[in-house]
Amino acid sequence: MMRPADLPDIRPLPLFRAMSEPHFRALMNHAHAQVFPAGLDLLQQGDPADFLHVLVEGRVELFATRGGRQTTMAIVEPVASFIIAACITDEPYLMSARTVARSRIVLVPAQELKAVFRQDAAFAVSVIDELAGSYRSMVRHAKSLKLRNSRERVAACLLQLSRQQGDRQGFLLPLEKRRIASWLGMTPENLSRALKSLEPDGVKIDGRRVIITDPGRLGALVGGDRLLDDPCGAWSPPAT
Amino acid sequence: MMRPADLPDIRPLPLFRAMSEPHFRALMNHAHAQVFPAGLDLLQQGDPADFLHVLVEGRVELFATRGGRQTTMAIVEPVASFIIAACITDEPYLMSARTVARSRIVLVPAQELKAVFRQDAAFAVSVIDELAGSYRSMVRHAKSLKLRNSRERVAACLLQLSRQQGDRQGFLLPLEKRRIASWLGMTPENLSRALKSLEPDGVKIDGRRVIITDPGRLGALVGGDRLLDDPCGAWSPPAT
DNA sequence: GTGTTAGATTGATAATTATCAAACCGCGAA
DNA sequence: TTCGCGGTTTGATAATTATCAATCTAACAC
Repeated sequence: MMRPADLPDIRPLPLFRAMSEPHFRALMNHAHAQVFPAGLDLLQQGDPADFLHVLVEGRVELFATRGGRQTTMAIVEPVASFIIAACITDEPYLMSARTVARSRIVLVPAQELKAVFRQDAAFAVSVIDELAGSYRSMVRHAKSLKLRNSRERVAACLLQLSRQQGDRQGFLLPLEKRRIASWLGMTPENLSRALKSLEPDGVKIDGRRVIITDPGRLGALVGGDRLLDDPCGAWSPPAT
Repeated sequence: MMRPADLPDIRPLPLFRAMSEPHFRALMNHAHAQVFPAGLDLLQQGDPADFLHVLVEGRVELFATRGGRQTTMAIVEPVASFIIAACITDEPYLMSARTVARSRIVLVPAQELKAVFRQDAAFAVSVIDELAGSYRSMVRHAKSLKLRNSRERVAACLLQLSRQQGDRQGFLLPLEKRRIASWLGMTPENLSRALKSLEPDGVKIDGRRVIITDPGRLGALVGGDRLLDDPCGAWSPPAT
């Protein structure tokens, strides 16, 4: 079920690298990898949490819905696990997931996961670290939503994408704007206008291409610090 | 430093009850309890995370600030721990904390905490459960902010407070309205108007007293499910 | 009792954000 | 190449939410 070729991709993950080899093998014995095309629904909020998902290749969007509305809660990039919190609490997923690009995903049965971290102390510590990091990401997301207006959120997002790509001044948006808008908690129209309104503050937009013309000025506007913006990534990480 | 009388209050906490007695003792050896008056700042976002806090008595508000603005991120009620995620990641607190009422708090050094869960597997599992629950609470909070308007958030909050007190139709708001407003991500003025606008939908407000006159109608408005509203409490739990 | 004060409410207004409809653009399929 | 289509942009407008200032109220000290 599980291609041995996938193992080397997964092993170095922070979540798995500290655990013992036998335990890793035991866990992966019950896992299976699968390739999904872009745009496929992987799981739905409310479903029982049966599998920890590990994204090896591709890109996945976690989103939440209510009534007709929908909002993206996180973008998962390889290699990372997602949906771990639901597996642990044995409660239904709080978010849905779909592929944004063709993706290879390893599915680890939640029961095995729980059994193994009870036996392997190093793995338990890794799970703790993973969850603590995820929690803090979600706190940052909520803080940003509550303390910044949409224009500031957009500016912060651009700055972070730039940093993520090694402080390059010019880069391509890695996602459709409508998804970025949803992640930032605004409509596409609002994002579009916000982007234009930021031009005097040091950004140049041309389709998907972004050029930060004045990082200092943009940074001042954002008033960002590491208590609001994750130094490691623009979109909140993994977990539930 | 630590009053022995406090131990029985803390021991039954989900976080501590599974750990071995010797480990519990070891942990508490390094802990100390303290009583703080209402309105006192306990810690500030950005501070190094030195202590896990356990609220034994009283009430604590976790909040975040940026520039001049400020928003309530969680209300902690006894007996519960808070600020655990920051202790684990060894990074600065993302939130500040202050007492809302006179509070007795046990401070557990982060270093001891980390040392002990590396040794005590049962404790590690408890920490995992705590973090997973906290993460999910924050996801719910963010979902509510992004998928509901302020009126719906208010309605959901009232319904949840009612449920929390055993589905009593009448109850007292356990907090000042301005704090509830901040938790819900709106201004006090907005909350005030939202509360009045909900009267036709089955709520009666008189100062701090709330009477849910038509739970069915209010519930329909909220469109709440357990994927949005925590069955266990109105305000997101603990952690960071 | 009176005065004081912090919080709550109300009204008027402004700022922000969403909605709706139309036009536009880039890109792959035919 | 042209067509079709999803995504984006733009404009007009509406809804939501914030801000500011002025009461109002309840709690409490004196």
